[in-house]
Amino acid sequence: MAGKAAEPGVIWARPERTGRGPRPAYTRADIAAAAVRIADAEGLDAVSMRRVAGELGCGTMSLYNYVPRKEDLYELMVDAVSAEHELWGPAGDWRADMRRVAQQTRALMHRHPWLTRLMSPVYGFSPNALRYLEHCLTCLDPLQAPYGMKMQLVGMLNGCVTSYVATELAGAERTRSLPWSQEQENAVRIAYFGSQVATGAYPRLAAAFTEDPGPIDLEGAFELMLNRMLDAFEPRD
Amino acid sequence: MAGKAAEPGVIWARPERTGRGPRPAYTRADIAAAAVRIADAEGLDAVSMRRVAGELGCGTMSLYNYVPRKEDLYELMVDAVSAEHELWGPAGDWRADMRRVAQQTRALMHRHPWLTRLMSPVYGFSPNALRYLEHCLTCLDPLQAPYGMKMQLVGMLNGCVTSYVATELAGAERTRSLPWSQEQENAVRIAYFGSQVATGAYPRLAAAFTEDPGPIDLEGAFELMLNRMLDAFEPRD
DNA sequence: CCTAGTTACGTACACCGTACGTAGTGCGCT
DNA sequence: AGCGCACTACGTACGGTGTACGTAACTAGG
Repeated sequence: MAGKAAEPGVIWARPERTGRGPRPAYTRADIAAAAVRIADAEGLDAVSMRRVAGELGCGTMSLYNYVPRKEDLYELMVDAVSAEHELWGPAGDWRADMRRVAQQTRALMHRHPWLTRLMSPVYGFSPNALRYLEHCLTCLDPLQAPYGMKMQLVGMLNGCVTSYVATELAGAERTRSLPWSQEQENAVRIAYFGSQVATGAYPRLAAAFTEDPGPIDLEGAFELMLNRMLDAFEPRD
Repeated sequence: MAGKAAEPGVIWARPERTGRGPRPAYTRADIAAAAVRIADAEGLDAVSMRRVAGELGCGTMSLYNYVPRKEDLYELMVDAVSAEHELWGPAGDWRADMRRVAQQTRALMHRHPWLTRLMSPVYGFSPNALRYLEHCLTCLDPLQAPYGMKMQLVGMLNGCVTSYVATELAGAERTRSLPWSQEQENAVRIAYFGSQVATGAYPRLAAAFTEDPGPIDLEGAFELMLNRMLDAFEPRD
């Protein structure tokens, strides 16, 4: 008799170890690390229960003792990499601090390209997510504003960074499971785009396409977007 | 002999009908509509090749004559609902026009809650996406700025709207495939959140949680965020 | 007319998440 | 001390997925 009926529950609310029974062979950290290792090396789609169990060296179904649903495995992964966030003692310049936070988030997502796909608002309650949130609010202490607005700032910042990095990575993570290269895919897409623009139906798009882009500077563009966004929260008189 | 080797290709670049052979029984629009119908009614996870084929009334593998990979089916779906974007003749107030664009995007995503999950930068080249982009650029004609910046504005706007709506919908789409209700799930998560905050480790989070939120006005909050964002692109002197 | 390229679709394969049953293990309670 | 229960471990099995491939019917171009 084992069949525990499926029930709603956050994985963080279950204790990792209860008194009874043999001691678990793996910790949650072990499992998360294994899953992250696979996702980093072979892409998110390579992360399956069987694969993770294999990486750990245990039977597939044993994993379910630790992780009730695959969804929870994802949650573990997001929390695990969230621990990479550096939490410093803010110096008093909230704009500079938030810029640094955003830069780190971006770097994190570059290190773990699958993160943008898993970034869901529902995962916002994991231990490391809470720590991260508290840190952001600490950075925002000098900003004279209600917490509601600060939360909005953090949410908007995260949203924008996520979507920005998702655009940056675009096919990179996507084409990992495909049999052809990202360059090939891009070439085909751009060719189609060019053919459409050439019809003359999209004059402004055409102009945008042929406009001299100036020196391409991804870092600079990101910094610029950040500044714009933070400007929006500067208290007005 | 049928096995066409997998090759990179945008679905929009393939002609819908070539001269030879029997005339196809369905149009791309038919297929997209069927998939959208299923996703709207039963959630994105219910959209499988078999299910769509069933909805159309044809064999599963026949679908692959129209749609080389499932990924392309997704692309069809996004393009199909993108057609719902109303494209009006801009009156000359770019801020007002962009606000309207954003409002419509939000409404669209509420009508099709699966959209936030499929919103990928790679789908930005579909016919209706191009039309939409051109429309945005037209709205931005009065804004004195290089196209590069305008593209950035549109991208940032879309990113923010997407992440905002994703937060709004949070569990709604997610819990469709789960055996318990969203309320149950939320209750459990909030309970855990409360227990963590009660430890005292997150003083600012605690304060934010207990702060009087004032009258809750989702529409207003969205409008506010929009204005903040547009402010950021107002030309400075 | 012929034939090459297309549509249609059944079968089959590898893989997925996971329900369930069974066996072994060690803590907590009586 | 020892019973019993909660836990770990894991094999098997089921219903689902995307899709490769083979075959038969069909139709427009040469």
